[in-house]
Amino acid sequence: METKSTVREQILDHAITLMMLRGYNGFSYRDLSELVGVKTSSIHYYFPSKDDLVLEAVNQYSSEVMAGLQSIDAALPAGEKLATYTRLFGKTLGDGDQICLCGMLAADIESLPESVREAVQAFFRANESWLAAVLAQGAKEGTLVVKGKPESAGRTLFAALQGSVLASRLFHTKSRLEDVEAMWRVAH
Amino acid sequence: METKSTVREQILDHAITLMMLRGYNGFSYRDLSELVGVKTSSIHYYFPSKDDLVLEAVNQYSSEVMAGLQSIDAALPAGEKLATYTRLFGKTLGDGDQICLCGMLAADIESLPESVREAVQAFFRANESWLAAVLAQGAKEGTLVVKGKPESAGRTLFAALQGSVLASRLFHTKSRLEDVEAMWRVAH
DNA sequence: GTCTATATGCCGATAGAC
DNA sequence: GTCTATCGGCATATAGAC
Repeated sequence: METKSTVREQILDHAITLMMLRGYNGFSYRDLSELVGVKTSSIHYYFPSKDDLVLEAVNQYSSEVMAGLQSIDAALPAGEKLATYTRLFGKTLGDGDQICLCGMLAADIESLPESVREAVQAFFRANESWLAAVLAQGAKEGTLVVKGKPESAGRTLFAALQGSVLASRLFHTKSRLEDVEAMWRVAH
Repeated sequence: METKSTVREQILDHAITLMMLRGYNGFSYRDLSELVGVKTSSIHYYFPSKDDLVLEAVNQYSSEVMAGLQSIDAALPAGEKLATYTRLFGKTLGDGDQICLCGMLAADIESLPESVREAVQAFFRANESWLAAVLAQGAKEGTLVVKGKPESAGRTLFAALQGSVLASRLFHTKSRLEDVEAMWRVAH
């Protein structure tokens, strides 16, 4: 029983990919039209305005990432959780030319409506607090370094990861994510 | 003796400000035209193509930042150097709606020519190695925390600062930069 | 140097046939 | 649902007068 994706799903998936590549102002309904194989007017049928499309893209992307986080075994040591998270984060790079959708939209935020800002903020908060919990666990285990409150540390770690994918793409390298992870690890 | 800026300088300054707000694909010659008070064709006289304009904008921005770095007294303790750097970085936020030009262009990099990528890379490298030197000094003094090589630590710190201005703007707050700085500081 | 005028093309969006 | 056709607007860029 093959489950082929609907036109609507294809539009959303390609919109996410294109925005991770070029950002909100760097893709068009025409781009999507050519990728999906329908006319631009058909895209307007599913997503009346570009803002509607972006908002749904963020929501789908967030759901996928949240599902990825929940799939990480809660019984794991903190160090392995962080390693898994870093690896997942590195996968957003794709062929090396993409960054996190919400990191990209944070850069484009001044061109976007308030509804999108709130959705992107929610994504940031969810990741930051997930990382804060992992850091708190690691501090208790003595495996991760946490200076100050775990909440501050979680925000800093997430920022470092966002900045690192940006730099990884800029320099066509992959190694910068691991540098970040190592920084929060207790020296052997 | 007042030194009024030339049209060319005004164009470049407004281009930098606009890009720090909305990015490469989010501003136009028309925007500049209205801000400076000349027609778009006059802007093309100074900067034949938009890519020319962006490249010169990056170069001017880099020069300004480099001058800011050189103005930091080399005799200062590492902790104070880092504090000054963080404060300078926070000033890029402007009225709270701007991010670092080169962080923004790193997000837009897949829409830009190779010449701009190289200029943005040079900016990243200069900042990363400046921070690496400060961290090395701080490690010697016992005032800053450095795990692993100073080069890796410098890259991670710079990434964290880039990610933090992004988040600061997203959440309309200013406090995230100091969280980052505190993370590299040796606990009292 | 700055202007008017224009070229050419893409943009998001809508109306209405099928 | 998908199409054709089209709208009004804005994009970068250029030609040529002054």
